[in-house]
Amino acid sequence: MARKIGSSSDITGPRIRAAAMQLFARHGFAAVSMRQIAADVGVQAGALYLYTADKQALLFDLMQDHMTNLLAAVDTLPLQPTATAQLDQFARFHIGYHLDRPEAVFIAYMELRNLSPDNFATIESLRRRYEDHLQTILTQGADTGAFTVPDTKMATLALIAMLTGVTNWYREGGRLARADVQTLYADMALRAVGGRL
Amino acid sequence: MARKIGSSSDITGPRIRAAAMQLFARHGFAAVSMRQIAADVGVQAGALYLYTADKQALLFDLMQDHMTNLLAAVDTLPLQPTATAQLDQFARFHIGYHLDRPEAVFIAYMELRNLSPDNFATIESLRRRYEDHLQTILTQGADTGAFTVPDTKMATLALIAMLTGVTNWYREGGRLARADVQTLYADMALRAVGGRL
DNA sequence: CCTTGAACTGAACACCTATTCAGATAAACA
DNA sequence: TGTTTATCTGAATAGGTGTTCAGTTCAAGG
Repeated sequence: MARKIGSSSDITGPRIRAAAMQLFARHGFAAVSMRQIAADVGVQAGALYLYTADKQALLFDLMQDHMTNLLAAVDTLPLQPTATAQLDQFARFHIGYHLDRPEAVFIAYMELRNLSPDNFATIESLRRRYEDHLQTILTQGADTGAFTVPDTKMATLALIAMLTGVTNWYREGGRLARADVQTLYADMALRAVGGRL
Repeated sequence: MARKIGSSSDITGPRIRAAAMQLFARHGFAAVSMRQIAADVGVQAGALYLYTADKQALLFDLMQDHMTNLLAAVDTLPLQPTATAQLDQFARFHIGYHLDRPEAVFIAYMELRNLSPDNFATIESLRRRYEDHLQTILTQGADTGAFTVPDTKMATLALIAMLTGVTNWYREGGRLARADVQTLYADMALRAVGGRL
């Protein structure tokens, strides 16, 4: 046997990435073998190497895609008139975006240590660029007196940790609706930096 | 060769746990082999099985020890007169305790998925018991009107995520002193739940 | 001093790992 | 239809995995 009927790189490529994402998120990068990914796609392990240089590149591509998509999405947010409105928008966006992609988020936060040093540096710089969005909002709010933030960098990291934490417990169809969670977290974030509702 | 000179289970046992903790924290449970741990201790892989039933038990023991120590420590905190003072104390305690044990914390939060179902359930229940400490504080604060918390369970998880996030960026000897970080985070936590400084 | 048992080795077991590649097959194009 | 080329297999390479255990050596107690 060799080439499968109906085979095409347009289909197999995305299927490999999807399988890798699911398996990496569920079991962790190190615990997943290329053979498992291949089996999930319905292909032999060797075929994966037509689509990725190695296992490391597979992880890196998933993380880089996630980060660039996240940055592209946050860039489309409309400018709000006040820092308060901007923070509210950012908090709701962050939660919504992350709840829509639990697997990509999980990988992006858990598998950083499995990246090669070069790949790690690339992902880290993308992450810093995302954090800068929030930090800019906090700085503006502090300048206009809307917020009370003794250290904007620290407040940025604190808020992002809080907001990202939603993905650890939120389940669709649970006790709280997504919009409620977004509202409650946005309010907490705003108050945490001394803003008024 | 067989028994090493100066060998004793009082020494080798702790050394194995220490090596496992360090390696698991640095590279992840799945990425670390029993032979690596043994090499770190200066022993052959087979010797590890005099101290642990298997690799899974090694991970579980580390996590269980961490959680029970954490619970024991939080139980020694003195009772404070107000919910505000209690939250302040809890926030400072949580940050201080976690910054003192970065490796144990890292493992406890990252390796949950590598626990067997039974072990996972055990660790999860310990974690819930810890969260209950904070939730009790928030409930009391809400009852006395000191806090404004629409959903105490959610606020609990949000605050813990925020506070634990410190371990991701704080480095001893960095820009900010530990006490400053504790103060700033405690203030943010208090304000996040509508408390007044 | 000698025996007992704790502590450890080194080899083995059965299996899994990432990665490569010659060869085979089906799709795409002429 | 025939030829080219993209796609995939199956086997191989060179190593690593957790775990077990007979045999060996040292430390401790009588």
